[in-house]
Amino acid sequence: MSETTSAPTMKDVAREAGVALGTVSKVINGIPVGESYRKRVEEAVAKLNYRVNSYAKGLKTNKTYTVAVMVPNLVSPFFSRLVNSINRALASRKHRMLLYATDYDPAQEQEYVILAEQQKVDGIICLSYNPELKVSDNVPLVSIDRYFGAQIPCVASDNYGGGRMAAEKLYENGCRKLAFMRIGSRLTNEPNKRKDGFISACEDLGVEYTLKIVDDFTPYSAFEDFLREHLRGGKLDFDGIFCVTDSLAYQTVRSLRSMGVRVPEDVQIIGFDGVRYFGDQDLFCSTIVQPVDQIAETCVEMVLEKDRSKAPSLVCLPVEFAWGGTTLK
Amino acid sequence: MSETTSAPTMKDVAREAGVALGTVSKVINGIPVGESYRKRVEEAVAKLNYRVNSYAKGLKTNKTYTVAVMVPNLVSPFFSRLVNSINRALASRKHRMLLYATDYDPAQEQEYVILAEQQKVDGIICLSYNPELKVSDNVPLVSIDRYFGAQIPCVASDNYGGGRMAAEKLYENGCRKLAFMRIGSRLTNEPNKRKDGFISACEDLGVEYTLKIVDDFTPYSAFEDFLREHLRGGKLDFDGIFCVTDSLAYQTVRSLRSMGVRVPEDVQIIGFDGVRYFGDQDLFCSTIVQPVDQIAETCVEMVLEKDRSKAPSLVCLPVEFAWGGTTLK
DNA sequence: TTGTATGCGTTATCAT
DNA sequence: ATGATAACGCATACAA
Repeated sequence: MSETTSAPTMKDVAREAGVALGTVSKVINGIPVGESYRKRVEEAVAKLNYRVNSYAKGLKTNKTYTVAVMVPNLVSPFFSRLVNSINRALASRKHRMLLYATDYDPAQEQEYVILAEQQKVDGIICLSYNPELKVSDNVPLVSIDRYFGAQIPCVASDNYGGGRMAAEKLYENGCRKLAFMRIGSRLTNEPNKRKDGFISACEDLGVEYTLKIVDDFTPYSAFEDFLREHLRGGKLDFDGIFCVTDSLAYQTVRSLRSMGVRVPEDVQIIGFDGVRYFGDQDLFCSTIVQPVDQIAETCVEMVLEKDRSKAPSLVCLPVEFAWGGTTLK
Repeated sequence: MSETTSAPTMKDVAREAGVALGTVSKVINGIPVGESYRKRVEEAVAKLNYRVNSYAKGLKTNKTYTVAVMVPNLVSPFFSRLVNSINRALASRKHRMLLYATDYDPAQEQEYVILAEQQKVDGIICLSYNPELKVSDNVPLVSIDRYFGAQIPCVASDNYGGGRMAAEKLYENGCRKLAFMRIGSRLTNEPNKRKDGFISACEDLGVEYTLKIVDDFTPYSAFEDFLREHLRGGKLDFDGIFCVTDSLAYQTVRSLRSMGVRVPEDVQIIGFDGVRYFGDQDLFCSTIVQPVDQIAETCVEMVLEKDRSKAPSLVCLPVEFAWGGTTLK
């Protein structure tokens, strides 16, 4: 009979099976051992419902099979879809995921990195808004959407290409007076390239364009004011708008319709992200779809890669256009 | 000068500060120590950028400050909002969150429980679809929405009350021929009480009602067929519909409008959950809002509570109605 | 092939 | 108040 109510250890298993400690360890780790021994150990394990203590194991092996993931929050559908995919990618590689929501707070981000380091995670995947994030260099870090410098690999969509694609699609659909609307961090990050690509395509096509760019946390009404300013006699100055995210595109469509402007007949709108109603139903709008699964796979692959010397400093993954009702096609 | 590139340990700090190991430990853990000693240790910690190894600490103390959270996925907005709130609740209590997405797969759920046990988590919070989930009883488990029996605390919204509330609200708004539509698990779980509450209120009010209930994974078209069957001469047999989730309500509104039925003029619709566009914008429909933050707080509070003897076996938290455009008010 | 002993980085119990 | 030392549960090099 056992003594206490606490979880059984290898020692308990060894005693139960009548073998030595080392033998149990070997069986657990799949190292060859005499058939009769293996059987006895396995029986004892089953009988005691023994579970390896990964804390003891991690302490010994310095491998925790745990990766920390940091995102601003989980309510934004793009972030939650991303985390969902990362979770899958980690699970398929037998790794656990430690999740931190930072709420866009640089101080919390820094604090969480410290927590992750204490936890001796095998790596960190983050979508950070802290340009000065400090990470000790003995833990591999992969960044999503923010380029921290050549020594820290960054994974992102092809934002520039996506911006171009949006402009080209609108042009193809007959639009000749375009606008780009963005709300976002003033910090340089990859998504900012959506604008650059958009502008570049507009100039190549020789098409007129207007930009409306405001900082994070600016209320949406700023865009509504902008639209209203460009509304003359029930007609908008633009016939095509590229919005930096689906969220903004959705709000824009709402505003315009409430102003009596028809979408997509009078003005066509393209968003960015490719998120869906309830995660798996319709698109919110015509959009440039980010390859979320591929981003997740790439991040996980890179963060678990032992040889960090061959890591690229930036990986841009291909996006595609998807029709969601706010463009003619 | 240090020797290797691996992370510094307490020993390194002790050597650097010229004090004994135990002294360093005390400083780290805030146990009183001579002022001059404390200062020297703190300097050494800063200089070496020392981080406690929580694996070693956990091994000693049997406390990991980690809670495992299991949900089917993160793309469904209700689940992701829930996980977001749980994450906050844990963070405010200085706990980490280990996240597992189970994809509704009972086998994966069981596997993850084993992983969590190995990880020696301080507790598990799960929203499980595995009625036979086995958890060793030395790790506290709190269940969301599924009642596993008196010994496992379950936290849920007041689903019954919410069902009543939906029927009453529709009645108040003038509806006299109601319908309830549900897609969901055949397994008994708390959300099934939405139907019971709905029926109970209908009978109290003496109002006619129809039920359309199908199993999980039934395609939505089953509901569309149902609606079409009840459409006679452009007029629906019902003037009020309660849908088991906002997701179903949203699809229903779409179907009805495409059939030429006006919402809310001809038929009023109420969903359940209270999720929002992009996590923080408008509601998708008029709905019974689940108190997600409160559910999260309650789960965390209960899972971290040391004295498990006083845990209630079921906690139902109050819901409220919110207008989202698919009812008259 | 199997058993024994040491140490991973901490905390906690001792003497000092 | 401070410094030495024994665990915690496991992996592993080494001895049998």
